[in-house]
Amino acid sequence: MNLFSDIRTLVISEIEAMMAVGDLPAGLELGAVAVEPPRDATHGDMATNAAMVLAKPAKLPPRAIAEKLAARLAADGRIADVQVAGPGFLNLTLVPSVWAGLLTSALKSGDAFGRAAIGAGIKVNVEFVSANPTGPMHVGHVRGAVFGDALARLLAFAGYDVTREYYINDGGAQVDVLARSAFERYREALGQEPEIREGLYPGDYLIPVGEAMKAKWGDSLLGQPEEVWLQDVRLFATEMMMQMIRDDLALLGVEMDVYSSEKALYGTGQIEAAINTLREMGLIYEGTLEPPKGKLPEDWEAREQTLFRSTAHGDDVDRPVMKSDGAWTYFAPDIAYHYNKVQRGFDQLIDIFGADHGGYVKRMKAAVSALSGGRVPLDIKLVQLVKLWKDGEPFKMSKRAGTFVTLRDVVEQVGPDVTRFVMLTRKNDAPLDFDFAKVMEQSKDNPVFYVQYANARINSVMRKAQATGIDVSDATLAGLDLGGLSHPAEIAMAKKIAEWPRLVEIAARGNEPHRVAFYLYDLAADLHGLWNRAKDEPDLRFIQDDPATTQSKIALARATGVVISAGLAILGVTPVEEMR
RNA sequence: GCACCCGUAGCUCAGCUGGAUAGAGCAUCAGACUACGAAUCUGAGGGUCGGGCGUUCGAAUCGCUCCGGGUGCACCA
Repeated sequence: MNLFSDIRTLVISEIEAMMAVGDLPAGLELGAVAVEPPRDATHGDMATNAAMVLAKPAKLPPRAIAEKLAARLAADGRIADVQVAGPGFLNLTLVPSVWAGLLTSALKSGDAFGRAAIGAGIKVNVEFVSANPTGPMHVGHVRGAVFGDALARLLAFAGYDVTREYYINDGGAQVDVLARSAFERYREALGQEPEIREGLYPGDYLIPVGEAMKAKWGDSLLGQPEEVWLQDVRLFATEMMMQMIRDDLALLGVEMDVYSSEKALYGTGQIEAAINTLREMGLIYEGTLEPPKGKLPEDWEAREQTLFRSTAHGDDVDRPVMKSDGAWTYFAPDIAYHYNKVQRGFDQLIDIFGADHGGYVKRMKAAVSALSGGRVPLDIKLVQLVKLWKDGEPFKMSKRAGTFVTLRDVVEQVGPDVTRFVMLTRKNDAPLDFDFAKVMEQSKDNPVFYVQYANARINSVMRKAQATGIDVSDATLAGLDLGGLSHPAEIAMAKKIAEWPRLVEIAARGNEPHRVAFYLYDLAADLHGLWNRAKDEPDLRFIQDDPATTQSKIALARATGVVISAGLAILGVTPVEEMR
């Protein structure tokens, strides 16, 4: 139940009626008509800009439209008052029973309250994390993982058919490096001195890989040339790394639906097919790129390459898909992979990249635009860096100094719930400070705690009521007449709850899960405010002498709790019933 | 040099397909516990929304331009 869209439907139908009787010219475009919460509560419960956006196309003064529309709207049973204000706003005040009905609806729906249909079953693929399978996930990956997972949950809640996908970069030179590094650990496991040369991965996490290789191959690979073992070891080590990454993701509560392999694209003709498709469109040619203007790389030399005409789809320069030695560039399998996603029938693609990959956005969009004939939109969300802090000091990470903070370090120290919530307290494209001390703090400075505390208070008061024999089950609360909740502070709480379904739609439309976190903070603030206000105004206390009154007050609290649970579920955070 | 992201209160940040007098937390100051959980709440002060021009009924939001910060820029992923 989305009150705002309900009222918008009413506004639209009245406008259509006005068109039918000639008060407005027929055929007006109504897409821009909005029904929103007013910034200032004294303006009423909802406002619509209908008269203003229609004034120009209708060639009528906005106030004239507003007056006629107001009279029609006022006839609706849900609307108590309509005022024409400012340049032509219509301020609507709803009858109190609307709020009571909204709370009942929330209680009946439970965790499904706010579930939206805007997704309409659209198949959307969310690709995220996609860390190279060469080591454990570090803190830099955490934000992308949390963001992607929360976005996937949000879209599912909004009615999309969501697939979470991880693209394994197991086709490039970095997995050869991994294999060579693992081989040194294998030699180490067999009692030899490992040679971790410059350019190899020195991390301890490869020691178990070496042990496992020993268990699998004994000493049969020892002393053999690389050509003999490289392929097998690469596969073996990559699989162990992916298992480690899956375990890390599981720690965070992230589960992928599909793992796609870059390597699997090679040798199957998929890359060739994708490039040929582009070639048939006239988008592949042999050519020489201009050197970048300004700074000229020292080893620059003009060379002819196979290029993708990405400029035909909005990129700034064309991009090479084949190196001068005839091998594919990294971009070619990426094109094939995205083509694969298009062919699997997704209606929308979303990629989540680290901010340092911002340079690939245009070419990737160009490729998808070309290969889908413009049918499949690709939205790429860039996730900014996380700055670590400890004791008020920037926490510098260095692989060499061994102060390399892994995902596991973070999650084991602060827990998955806190990690996830904190990672979503910023827009994806804003840098984030992550202070180990602060995120553990139990105070209002810490939004995780603040929201959880509100939920704990709700549970506390429900336990208390229950202990005195009052039935506060959802079924009972949902069957009550909540008309008695008439105090302005209670109505205000209900209004905040009424915004939830609308917020879900806005957040889903923009692929912006952080909005959920901010909303929950505001919702918790209203609950805390109501709670403390009850100290001065005992009528506002949730537990009253009269059991029936208590029940309706508890219904308000429970409805708030329902939204907190639903919101936290989108963030992937477990609500707590008690603080300790 | 070019592209992308960012610039909002002293600090950290929200701000809805363009809406009315731009919000929150921290910090500062003044208040609220014989109390459903004070780990909380109420109030006050604090703003050229980086600058300028434009689009229009209306701009923090859209366009252009400049300033400042970050990231990336053939043959690596």
